[in-house]
Amino acid sequence: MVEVRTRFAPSPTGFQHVGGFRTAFYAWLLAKKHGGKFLLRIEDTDRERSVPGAVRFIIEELKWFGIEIDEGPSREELRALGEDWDGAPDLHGPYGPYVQSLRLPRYKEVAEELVAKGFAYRCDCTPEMLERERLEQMARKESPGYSGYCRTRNVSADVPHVIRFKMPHQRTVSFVDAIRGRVVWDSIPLKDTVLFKSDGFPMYHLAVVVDDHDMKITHALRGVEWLSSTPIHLLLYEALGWEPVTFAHLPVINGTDGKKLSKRSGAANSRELRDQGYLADAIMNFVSLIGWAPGEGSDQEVFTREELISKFSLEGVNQASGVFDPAKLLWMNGLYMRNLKIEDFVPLAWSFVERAGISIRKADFEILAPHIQERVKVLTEVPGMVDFLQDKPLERQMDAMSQKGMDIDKVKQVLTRALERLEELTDFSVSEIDQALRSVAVELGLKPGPAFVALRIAVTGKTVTPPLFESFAVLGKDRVLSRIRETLNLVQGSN
RNA sequence: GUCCCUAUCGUCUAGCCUGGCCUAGGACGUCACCCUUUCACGGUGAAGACACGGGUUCGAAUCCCGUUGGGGACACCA
Repeated sequence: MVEVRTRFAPSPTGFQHVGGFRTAFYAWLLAKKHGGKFLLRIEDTDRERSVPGAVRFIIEELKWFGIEIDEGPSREELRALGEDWDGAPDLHGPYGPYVQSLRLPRYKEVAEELVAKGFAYRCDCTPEMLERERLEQMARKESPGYSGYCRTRNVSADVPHVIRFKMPHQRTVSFVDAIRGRVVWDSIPLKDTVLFKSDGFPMYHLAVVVDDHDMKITHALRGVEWLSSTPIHLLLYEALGWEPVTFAHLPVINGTDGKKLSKRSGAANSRELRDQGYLADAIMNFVSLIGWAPGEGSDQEVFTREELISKFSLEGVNQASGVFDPAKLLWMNGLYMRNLKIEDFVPLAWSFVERAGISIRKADFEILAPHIQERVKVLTEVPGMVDFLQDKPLERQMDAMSQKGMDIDKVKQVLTRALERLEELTDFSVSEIDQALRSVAVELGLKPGPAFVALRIAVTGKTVTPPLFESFAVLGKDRVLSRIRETLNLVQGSN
């Protein structure tokens, strides 16, 4: 059995969105399932489009998702890229470098080999000539592409030139995609595409084939947008006499609008999701489900990491594109949030409280934490649940004070009676508060619900809060009483 | 223009390969009710889909052909 080796090979041209990371998840899942290796390779063959920080972003996000990279760029390679930071990993592997811009000689070597064997040729056509040719073809409604002008011109290696692949004019090419089955191109006219640029960098087509072969990749997972250029890769493998990898072309993930994922679609990238209070495991679980399902009649959709690894398969990957539905992610995040151990939830939630600039005592927060945990779906909702603990003047939702059969008089009665009862308490505990407040409702012939609304607003300012008695207990007798008095004055004044 | 991929509830999907168990199952969302100190959780229920047209067959969501819709590729981008 050959070891399964997969790779995530992003080009550092910007910040990956969750769709990009799904490709990484699947590749990682596949490798882990078979006890193989997952590698990270940086495809930076387009110098113009490389953006600083993109590599760091990718590595840090993979780490956040808990995806360990078995082979990848070393610290030194990262430094050569201008990507070095505290805590940068120092990855290694037997087939490095894992950064394409550091592998230039190898691509050159292969390109020259192709020329020597007659599979490729040098071309010194200028961009202007190419552009004119393309325009003419478009005008004649022909499919655009290089005519092959330099095929027989024996362009010298001394002048600036590119190296083009001499594609067969008529060929039937086919392969078996791990997700889509057999795909056939029947006698299509293929154009002589550039393999090696005049700036000394390879084109993607050359680089992937060479690297996947050199790094002994067994399965290449990539987006469907690559499906159309697979014949080029297949032909390259053939010319080089190499065994092609198994290709798996993944369906795309669209936004709710059906268009490509973007900031607008509410999906954005994992970093933003993290800032919005989403959990890595929830995102990973959710995103994995766009385009994959366990099949075999299984309804399961909440998976531990281990289950994901054992149940994942390329056969279970869908062929049709999917939509990223933020509403379902929100639900799933809430689920993961509630499943968190309280000791894991507290520090996470507390960091969001601090970030929101809410200054309260951590001990108070911890008391309420279990109640908060079960009612928030994202971490960003946490601050709003505890900000009433601050010693700041409350902005009360007075208009919501009297609802469901309550009127201003009832409100006053509730507040007055509650004040009396609460004052009597020597032990300001949850159970005591509970008793006291319930008796108030009973005495006034009110249902607890509407009656407590008034108290809730009086003391916390809002209609939605953690449970009342717990909140009161944490706040302490003094603050609760004074807030009720304050409200009473307000109500009195409005009369 | 040429080629390739694709098509089940609003969304993610099961079922399709190996036709009958499908009056098409689950989940999110929506709505209603229940639980309930608000909210959330939880529970119960409802509405909601095989793109269309032909064929093959006793029988098709499932197989075949076509149409339409959606996506992608055809660069010295990836």
